[in-house]
Amino acid sequence: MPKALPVIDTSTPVRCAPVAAAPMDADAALEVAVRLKALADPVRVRLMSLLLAADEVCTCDLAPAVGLTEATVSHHLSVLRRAGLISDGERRGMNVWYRARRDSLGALCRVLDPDCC
Amino acid sequence: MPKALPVIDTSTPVRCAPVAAAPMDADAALEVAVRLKALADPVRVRLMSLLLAADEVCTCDLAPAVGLTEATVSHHLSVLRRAGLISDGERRGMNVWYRARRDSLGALCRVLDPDCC
DNA sequence: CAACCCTGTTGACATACGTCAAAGACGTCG
DNA sequence: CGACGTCTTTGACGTATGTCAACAGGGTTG
Repeated sequence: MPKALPVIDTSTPVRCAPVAAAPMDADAALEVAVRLKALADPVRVRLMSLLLAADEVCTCDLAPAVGLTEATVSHHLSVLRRAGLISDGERRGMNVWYRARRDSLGALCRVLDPDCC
Repeated sequence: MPKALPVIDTSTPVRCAPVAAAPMDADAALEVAVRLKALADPVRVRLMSLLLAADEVCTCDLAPAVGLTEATVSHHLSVLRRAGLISDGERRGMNVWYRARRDSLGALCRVLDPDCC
């Protein structure tokens, strides 16, 4: 059975030795994998891209941009949020605004990168 | 229904504009997502780590290292191979040897990194 | 050749995942 | 207040995924 990836704390960017440095223990691998899994979907990659490029976007703009229901987009956003890759939605007026957490994505890249570091 | 991620060519490292540069189109996002999905599992992260750290490893050493059946490890290796993240197994003697493709992983990181570039 | 290791593949099973429709929760505007 | 607009949650669905047991190939070694 597909391991039910345990819920772990992702409020802070991943912080562990680079993957290429030494064989990773199970805990560190889990830290990396849960964040990767949050990104491992074409829709969520596009959402991240939209958020990174525009700094702040609301759901009503994201849904048409990826051609999906707002309900589905909301679901994807919650996955990204639980992984710490985007901020909590901030309600202003009638819309909810999201922004990417560059530091979290950057930290993930640094752990993965076999060259840098 | 979970989109049946189409089979795409992953024989060469991902080559597209960084995620943070501009809103990504669906094709580019797919290129990134299929590679991420291949990595988005704790076991596969550990396998990559083992391969990166040791340069060349055979299945018989990987299985006990992650505490799983060799059949399961073989399955995970085929996922990584199809994503272009590790080389085809090379048979020498009784063992099959694998090695990580640093260039593929590096290219993926460069596309994801919001800082670098 | 025969018995034996190291692998990869197939089948089966339980679970997780992506999607939408429908309904609920807030906030706005008449 | 009441009708509407924007999001999120819930429920349901089909599909994909991770795991192992069992079998099939190919080298090795007797």
